[in-house]
Amino acid sequence: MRPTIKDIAERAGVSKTTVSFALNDPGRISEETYKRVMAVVTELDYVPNPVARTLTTKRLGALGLLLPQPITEALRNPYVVEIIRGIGELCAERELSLTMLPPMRGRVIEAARRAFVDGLITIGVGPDHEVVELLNKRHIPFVTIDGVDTEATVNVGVDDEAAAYSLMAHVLGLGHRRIAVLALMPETIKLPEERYSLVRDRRLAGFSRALAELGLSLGSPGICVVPAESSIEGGDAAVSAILASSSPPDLAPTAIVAMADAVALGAYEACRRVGLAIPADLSVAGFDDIPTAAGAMPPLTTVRQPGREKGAAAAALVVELLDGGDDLAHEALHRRLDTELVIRQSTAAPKD
Amino acid sequence: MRPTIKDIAERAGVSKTTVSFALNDPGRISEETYKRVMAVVTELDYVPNPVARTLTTKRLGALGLLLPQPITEALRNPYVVEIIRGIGELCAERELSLTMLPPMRGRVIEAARRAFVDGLITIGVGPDHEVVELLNKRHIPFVTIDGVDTEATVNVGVDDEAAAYSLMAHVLGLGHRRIAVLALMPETIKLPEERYSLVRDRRLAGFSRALAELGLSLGSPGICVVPAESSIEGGDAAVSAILASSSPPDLAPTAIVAMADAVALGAYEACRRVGLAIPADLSVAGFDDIPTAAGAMPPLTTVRQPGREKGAAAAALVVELLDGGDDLAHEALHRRLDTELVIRQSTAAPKD
DNA sequence: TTTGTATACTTAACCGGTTTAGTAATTCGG
DNA sequence: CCGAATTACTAAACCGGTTAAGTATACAAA
Repeated sequence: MRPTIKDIAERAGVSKTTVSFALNDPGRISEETYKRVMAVVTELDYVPNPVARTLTTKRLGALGLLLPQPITEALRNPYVVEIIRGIGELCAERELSLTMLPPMRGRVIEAARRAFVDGLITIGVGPDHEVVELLNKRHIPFVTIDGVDTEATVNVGVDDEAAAYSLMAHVLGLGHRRIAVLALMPETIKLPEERYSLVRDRRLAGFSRALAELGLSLGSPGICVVPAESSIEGGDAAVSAILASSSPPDLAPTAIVAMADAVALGAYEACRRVGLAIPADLSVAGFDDIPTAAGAMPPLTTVRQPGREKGAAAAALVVELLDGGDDLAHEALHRRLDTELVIRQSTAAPKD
Repeated sequence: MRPTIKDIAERAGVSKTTVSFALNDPGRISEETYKRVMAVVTELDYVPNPVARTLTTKRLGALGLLLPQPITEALRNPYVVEIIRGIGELCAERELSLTMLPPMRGRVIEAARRAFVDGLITIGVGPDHEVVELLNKRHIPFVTIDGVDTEATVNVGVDDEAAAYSLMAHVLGLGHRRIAVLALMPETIKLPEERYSLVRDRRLAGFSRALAELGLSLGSPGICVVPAESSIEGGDAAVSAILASSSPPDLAPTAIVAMADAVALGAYEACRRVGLAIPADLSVAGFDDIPTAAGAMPPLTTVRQPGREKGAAAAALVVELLDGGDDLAHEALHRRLDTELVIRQSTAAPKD
């Protein structure tokens, strides 16, 4: 059996307290005793049990990331990876580990319940969500990414509505009138009250506003909204379906506007397979500006949002909350980062 | 203050034990008592402290991934992301969370010491590594990925030597004789004994064997080995430096053989910047076959190794060890997955 | 009526550390 | 030489749960 502090104490002929001091605060005991204790520690290969320590110190040295999907699926979206990398920056700075918490028993809240973390970051959880309630009960500080800016929660996000507006305005400005919008999927739909996809709604609102300026709407003929999983595969599948079902073909969309670059790059795959040229035959626009967007062929038109910074900002806020920043001002607790429309070569005026 | 089980017990007029039963094994108490206890639980917003529970149950419900670099850097390599996704498959299946453990205080072992996990997966740690010793002391089952197949450790990997040989043989077969090898960097180099990069050595051995068949070696004129960070940026920087320092230019390499696809794609960037065409002016080969390798322009020649499967296999082994599989056969504990040379369009015969 | 056996609950020990409060011995100031 | 302060250490409480062992009551069987 693995040795405990008690074993060390007995063998060294001292109390548990003395062993604890030797390990954590050697200045409090004599040089001689210290050496004796440490000799036994080495002899028995003693390593303190971090869980037991936590019970009293109440610090785990870990941040958590609550995911709305299984890890495998979530990481399929490079944008999520960017967010994690941002959180990673703070982990390095503060010597923390990062725990990814996928839904358990199909529920996000179940993961939150079991989380061994000092603080949490959530993606896309609304302020009225049951998870918020639970975390407050557990007294675990948390920050939402892409949530909602209310008094109730600390949030980091962007102006999704405005960003979406600018993207759609660009596409409409090129002359497109038959457009397929590839929308984010509500990731976890086990229970109706788990309402993710605030982001989805806000971006749809932005698209609508741009369309409205031309007297159009998301329901107009030629305009359609199709859900797609946030991955290359998801985009590929959705666009393949759209192209296959467009009959007659001259009523097919002339532009694809995706809510994630990964989905847009999936559209590239679908086009390649059926021999459509981008942007000559079909314009494609994305959202996020993931690292591979600029290097794609053709380079992808998209809205840049700073994924790493989002993650880093959220983690920084969690750490601030942990450091006792209960009295932080509202504006210090709500960060809205900038977005930028990046026009590259995947969008052009329609042929006809 | 957050309520504890004691508070619930007092308020409900029962013992702590009864509360514990109500929460974990309701069948053991009467319907009536159960309701009374749960009413108080709801009233006081009680959520059990998972850390305290762990002290006796000894199950955290978490796997750990020991990273040789900070999270931010590690995730820059899509291949690492694939491995994580593989681990994620098992996490979903077994309802586990996944903790990423970057080095702490510059040392991997320090992260291993503090890890709150049931089992660990390490990347690239050798069997003689101090981390191995520590984990044995802590009685934490662990599996290495890309480590070494010895009795001492449970490992999942591929035949790196053979894979590297086939890749180099392909490049040499096309006629290339001036080749730059972009090698993995020893990730953590705080201490000399933290010897990562077993993979690097084995792949170099494979390259050497292929070269030796033509009477060449890694030290021959025209052949050079340059370290590059495992990321697009790292590959870009390394290749830019190589191209800039090749004077006269007609002694520049005609082929780049990278040990990671991310690095090879970085070479694409460098070539694009200086106007070199791939493969006309320069052949580029990678290693891993990350998801974007096939979609790159031109599609990347590489050696496929199954990243997701590696992660999934490692996680499956950890879980088996956790389930008490101490008596598993050696072959059951060492998995060697297949690789495959994938020839695409980024390699061709040299011009001259 | 006695014995045996569920049932429903409690007491107390335990997990493995940290920390508070306290004791004994030594040093120091006046 | 006495009281105060310091040093070195320990006993016991504590963190917040789980669980083995034990008790009291009700009910069934002998």
